[in-house]
Amino acid sequence: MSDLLERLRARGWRMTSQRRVVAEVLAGEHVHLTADEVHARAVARLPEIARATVYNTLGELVAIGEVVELSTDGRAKRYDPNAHHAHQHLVCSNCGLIRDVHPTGDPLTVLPPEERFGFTVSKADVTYRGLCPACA
Amino acid sequence: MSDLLERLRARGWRMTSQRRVVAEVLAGEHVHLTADEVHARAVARLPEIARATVYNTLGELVAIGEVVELSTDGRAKRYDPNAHHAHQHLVCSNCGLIRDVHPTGDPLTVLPPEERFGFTVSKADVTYRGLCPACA
DNA sequence: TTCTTGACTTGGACTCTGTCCATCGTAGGA
DNA sequence: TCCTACGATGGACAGAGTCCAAGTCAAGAA
Repeated sequence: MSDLLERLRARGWRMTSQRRVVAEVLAGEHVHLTADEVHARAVARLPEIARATVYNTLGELVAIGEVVELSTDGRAKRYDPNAHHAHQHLVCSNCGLIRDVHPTGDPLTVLPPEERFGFTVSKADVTYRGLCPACA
Repeated sequence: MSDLLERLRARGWRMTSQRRVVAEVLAGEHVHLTADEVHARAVARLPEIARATVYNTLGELVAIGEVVELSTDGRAKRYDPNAHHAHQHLVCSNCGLIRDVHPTGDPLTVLPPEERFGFTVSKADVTYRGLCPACA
């Protein structure tokens, strides 16, 4: 976690208390929080932090590749701090629980050239869906 | 397209002019429209149709499996009438263009049992991302 | 054909998520 | 310590979608 703070400092980020708190919230637990959840946890540590600041910081973290943005349900985007290990997501269709998973092989290889329609394909996001043990 | 209307009638749907128009808009072109785009096209045929009715009808079509809902960008959901042939989506990261694609093999098989965490996994949604020929 | 009724539609208010912007505050270099 | 440009603030705004009370009408019954 201070890892992340180090990397941000190395990138020339001005280290404000707000940015520190957002980075700490994300680094603290490997779950997939919405922006509002990040804000709620941040407020617990720094009551005056504004919603817009959380959105700005999350957007910047995504832009530099420290955090991955995912929208598994078309509602609020979620932020995944586990950006340095390629993985996909397994989502419970009932309760929304999300787990990081690691399929075998590279999902890009199964898309043959004639199915790429001239696109330069750079990545594949896979969302596995089903029921978690508690909902099944 | 009258195919779809037949199937809806067979399911006991009350065939109102609104539902007919929404079904026709979707069946008419194999693109991926947002709810608002469906509404705009529906209004062209039936000026009084309400936005809520379009949302209701789309939701019902999704629920019975006649239409697939996709959210490729975390913004408006899109509706894909091509629900009877399994496929995935290829999205341009720049302009948002979406194409239906058919990868080889079944994406579910690459998720080993020990990576399923007790979930009953029923499907995999794959979004390939890259640049389309026009944006590359 | 007309009647009846409950399913469907309407439209406006509301919620949720996210963005914008003018103003204020402060981190960090000189 | 002082400066100043970068970042934070908070309130207004926008886009997407949901909700609900009241009105309408498709389709079966008579």
